[in-house]
Amino acid sequence: MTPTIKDVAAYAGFSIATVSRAINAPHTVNPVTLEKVRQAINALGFRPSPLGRQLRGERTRLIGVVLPTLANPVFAECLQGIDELAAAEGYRLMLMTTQYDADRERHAIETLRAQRVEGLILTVADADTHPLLDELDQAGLTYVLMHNDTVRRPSVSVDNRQAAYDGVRTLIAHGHRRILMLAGTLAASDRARLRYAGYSQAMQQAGLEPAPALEIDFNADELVPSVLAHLAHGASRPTALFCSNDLLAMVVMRGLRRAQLDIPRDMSILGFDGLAMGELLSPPLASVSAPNREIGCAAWRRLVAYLDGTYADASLSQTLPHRIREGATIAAIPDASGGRFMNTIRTPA
Amino acid sequence: MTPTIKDVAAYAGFSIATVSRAINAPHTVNPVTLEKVRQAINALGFRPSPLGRQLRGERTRLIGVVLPTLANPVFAECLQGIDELAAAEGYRLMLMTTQYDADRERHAIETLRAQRVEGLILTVADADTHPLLDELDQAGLTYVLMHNDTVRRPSVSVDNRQAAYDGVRTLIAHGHRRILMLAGTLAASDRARLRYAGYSQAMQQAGLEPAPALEIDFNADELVPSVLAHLAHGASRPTALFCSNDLLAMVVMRGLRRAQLDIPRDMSILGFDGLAMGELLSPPLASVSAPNREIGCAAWRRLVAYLDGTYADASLSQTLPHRIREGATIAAIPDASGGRFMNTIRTPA
DNA sequence: GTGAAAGCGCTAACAG
DNA sequence: CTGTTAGCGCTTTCAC
Repeated sequence: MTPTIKDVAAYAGFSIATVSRAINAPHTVNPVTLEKVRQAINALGFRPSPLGRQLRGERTRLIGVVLPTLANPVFAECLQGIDELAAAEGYRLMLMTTQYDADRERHAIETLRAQRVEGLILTVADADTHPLLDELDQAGLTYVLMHNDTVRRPSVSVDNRQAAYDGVRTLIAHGHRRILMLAGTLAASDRARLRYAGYSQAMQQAGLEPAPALEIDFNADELVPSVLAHLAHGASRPTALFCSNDLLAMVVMRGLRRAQLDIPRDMSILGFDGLAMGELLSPPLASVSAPNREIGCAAWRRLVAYLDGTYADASLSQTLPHRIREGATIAAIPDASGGRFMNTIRTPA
Repeated sequence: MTPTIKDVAAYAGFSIATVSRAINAPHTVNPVTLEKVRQAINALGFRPSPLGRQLRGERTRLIGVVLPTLANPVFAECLQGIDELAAAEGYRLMLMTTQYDADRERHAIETLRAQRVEGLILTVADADTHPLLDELDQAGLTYVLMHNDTVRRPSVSVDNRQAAYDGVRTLIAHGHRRILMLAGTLAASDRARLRYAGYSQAMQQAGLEPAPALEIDFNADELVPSVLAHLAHGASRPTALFCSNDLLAMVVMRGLRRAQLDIPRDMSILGFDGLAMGELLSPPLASVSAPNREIGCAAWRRLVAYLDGTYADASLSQTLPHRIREGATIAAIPDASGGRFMNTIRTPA
């Protein structure tokens, strides 16, 4: 069906070796022969099969990408960055998603290894305690983590703790005192835990009491009543919510609105991720912004550098700068001690 | 480095043929032998290389996916659906994006063919006039189009013309008369053209004058002043905008808001795609909703049915139901002829 | 129940 | 400059 090098050789009247050379080292073959071979290739629509090459121990130029989900644009943005560079450099990508499930992570990695990928770019639920990654280390398979924020393994991410700290400082600078952090499942994500640590640190440093993170099921269509009650009622209800990611922030915003709360008048919201989409909201979502696409690109560059043996830097974890994207979801709270707004605390650059 | 079947054979003390059988037809080998081979496999961490199998003419179980971009969640949602089924059925996915660029479409398809994918799922800019697809037909490579709405090739999509028609009818039913359609580049997308046709039809049928579609550069951060002027000023300014996709609708909403227009009071908005994200907006975006994830799933099922030869239905194009997702971005316009609202026109189910 | 050997598409010595 | 040949990892007759 698909023509092979043999077909081309027969058609052109040369040996398969000559055809191979015509493809891989054109200058070593007689121009006339070359031309005939080329015509044969065109006539038959021949494309050399990577399988043959790969089997010969050539490089597969195949990279595996393992992501939790594409439903969260964070990962779609990363993948976009990776794909762009991969295509330009002649690599192919094999994609698998895991839905944050450890079994599927294992399965994905095994499948990809079996396929003989040269390297792996992945985001796992929890990088530090992941036996699979140790296996990769042992097996000598090159990989780079994305978003997983760990110093123990090759990784590219923002400094989640510091970024969360900066974000919460911004809320405090706007006069907020009762700030609550919302998260998916803390236990399931190393990032969420670091973000909580940053939140706690910022609170304590301002002489405030960090509250336990409120865990939200964020696939649910509605905020559960108990959560809503927690957010909306009582004299000690929070004035600001720090959400561990933008998608969660959007769901929460909708829930609050359905409960007739105005954002930011009744509640300020700060997200995390910096999704482009957030800026299209009304009011535009304030967010601790990570350069998602760039994280994907950086992970790619590092992986390739590893593969080519040109990676100079010895440090495992690479931290990309975050920024605080201000947005109208944060209101300033009048200072209790006077009429002024508390804008005096400066946030770090 | 990676152990091969030879290593296993040597370790277990049998021939490679026996190892192969132990893996592929366990019942044909002596239980004791089987056990020894299994231990060898575990001890060495052996995973059979798909390359060897594939080279033998076995199936590659590789499917190529070609998408314009992942920046638009429409495609991320489709891919999510595909990936889910593919993983469950033991196929691997090779992903390439094209940014709606014909050269990149060509390159993607060639790369994937060279890799010996068994089939292709793709969304191209324009399905009817695409020479590459004819080549696929000729070459006998199985493929299914997603979102491309054509009767000439295997495809899964909504009925774009009808869906747009239904959407615009809804606007009309709310009393709108001056309705403008906004699109990216009409010339670049078969879908956009069909949606325009649906718009025109609905307008004409209501005795209204369809306006030429207004083409918007939707990567631009701002709406250009001339567009804004067109939308915002004059007695004959539109009261409603039908946007050819949700992302465009969101950008337009932001632009209008920056120009101090209120949605939906000053302008009603109807999108197309039914992105989940749109419901999180404020006001929630009304949209002609396509079952994106399901489109991906349906395309997958069809591709597999083709490959297995179990595809019964002779029809090429498969149409999935759309629905009109009502949302607060559409305001009712008082009927000019009286004080009542024009809600009497019923939209089809 | 097991092994030897051929061959899938290709590249890389090695001859001629 | 070109052809012959071996071998990459695997499955699959065909013998034993």
